[in-house]
Amino acid sequence: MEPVLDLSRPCRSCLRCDLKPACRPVGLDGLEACPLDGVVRADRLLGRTDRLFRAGGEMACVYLVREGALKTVTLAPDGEEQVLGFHLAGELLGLDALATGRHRCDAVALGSATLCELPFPSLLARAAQRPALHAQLYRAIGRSAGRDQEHVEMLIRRQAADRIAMFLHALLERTRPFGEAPLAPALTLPMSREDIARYLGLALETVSRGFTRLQDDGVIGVAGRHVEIRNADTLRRLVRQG
Amino acid sequence: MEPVLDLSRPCRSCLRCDLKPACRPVGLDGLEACPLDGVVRADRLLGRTDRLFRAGGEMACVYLVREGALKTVTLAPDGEEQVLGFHLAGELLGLDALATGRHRCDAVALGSATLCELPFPSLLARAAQRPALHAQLYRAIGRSAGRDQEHVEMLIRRQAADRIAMFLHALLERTRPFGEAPLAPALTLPMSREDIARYLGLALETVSRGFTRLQDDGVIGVAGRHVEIRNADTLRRLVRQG
DNA sequence: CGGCGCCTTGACTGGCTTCAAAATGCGTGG
DNA sequence: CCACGCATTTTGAAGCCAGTCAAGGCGCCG
Repeated sequence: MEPVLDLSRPCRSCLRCDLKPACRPVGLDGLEACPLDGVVRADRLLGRTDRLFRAGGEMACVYLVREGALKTVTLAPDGEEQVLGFHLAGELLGLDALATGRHRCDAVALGSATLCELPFPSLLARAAQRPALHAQLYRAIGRSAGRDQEHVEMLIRRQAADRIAMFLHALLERTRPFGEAPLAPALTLPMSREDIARYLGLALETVSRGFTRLQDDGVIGVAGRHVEIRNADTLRRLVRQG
Repeated sequence: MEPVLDLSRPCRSCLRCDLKPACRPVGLDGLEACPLDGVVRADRLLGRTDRLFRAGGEMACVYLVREGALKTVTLAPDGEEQVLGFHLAGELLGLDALATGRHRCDAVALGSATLCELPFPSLLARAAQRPALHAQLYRAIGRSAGRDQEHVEMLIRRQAADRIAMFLHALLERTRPFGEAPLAPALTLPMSREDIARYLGLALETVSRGFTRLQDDGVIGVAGRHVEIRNADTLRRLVRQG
């Protein structure tokens, strides 16, 4: 990771970025036409457990993950941490405050992470000049909501094994390099078993057992946080059949 | 319920409507200033089990519930219906298609229902002229996302009793008449036990038992779909303590 | 090399699902 | 208006899945 990021050039995650057509016109020669010039204010650098924003805090910016990953969490009334979502490279972050202007959850870096930072008022002002940007923004919000819906669909499934298979499948889809194979062959999980458990509404031991079970069945290979896909078809079938 | 709705006058649910400031300027003398004049196209009348839109269908409109209630559902791969959300009077509906332009779920009326229908292209065109409308729209989307987040928070709670208490509490908050008592004293559930179960990821028998238990503990009174709040403080405590 | 998270594995318990049947409510047609 | 039939809801009993408690292994960093 570079100590200082060069904002004048698109990075790898820009290829899949939620705001791609609105931001870096990848593939075009110049950057003069970038609708977000002057709006993407500065990069933000986070370390593991650093908080990007906190529940109750005023929403200043919308963020785009460039490198690394974050989780959004709420503190349940009983003190337990609930994981609402994971945010990977290219994904939007910070829209939870859209209704009230104040964040509903904390955003925590799962490791070193860099982000694009878009001051929301500037973004809206720019969108007022360029209607296409509004359309982009709505689409990005829609994708974010779609991920939330997938989360709900996992949680409603009553069998732990189903939830775990769906989680892995969704994560693999999201990390899949743009335009490549139907399913990434391997990935390194940015989050702990406990984070996964609190995301899926399970005990962390259950998640661990679920991974082991998938390995015993020859679907995946697990070594700590490194997961290798051994049988993508079976994984897909597990997700479909429930 | 009137056979034909008078769109020139605000109805009861307009008081809590997700788009209120943008639509009927309730309290003002005239309606000339309504930013949505000409956009709210016509009212839609639905009967029980009628579908407002279906998964895969092209998104034409955004809807606002005037009377009645709807549920949004997906068909799980195993054929089971999953309930993603309930939409009460004044709430927005149809934003699930924001990302792709195609709906991700079905919307089903839980009983007779009437809706305001806002063709999305017209809405965006009008918003381009009136920036404040965009702001309204973002807020409405944010509220919708906030309800989804509450849903996730219920589902992550592992005890069935917690989920049921939270569900009741949230529903009471949402049906509470504008500016009135902290919690509605009673309500008639628009959805069946099975719908609630598929919304909470539980078996319908578990939901029924949960209601009975709350009644035995003196928290609520249950008679079929009619629920009366006997001890609002206890209900709130259940929600907070988990 | 030692300590400390993190992950895995095992045994046991409890809560939820499942299966089953009875009761209640509701709309329809006689 | 009442009787019937169907859908919905309640209640009961039994079995299983997942949570809890506990211990051991692994890898990482100091």
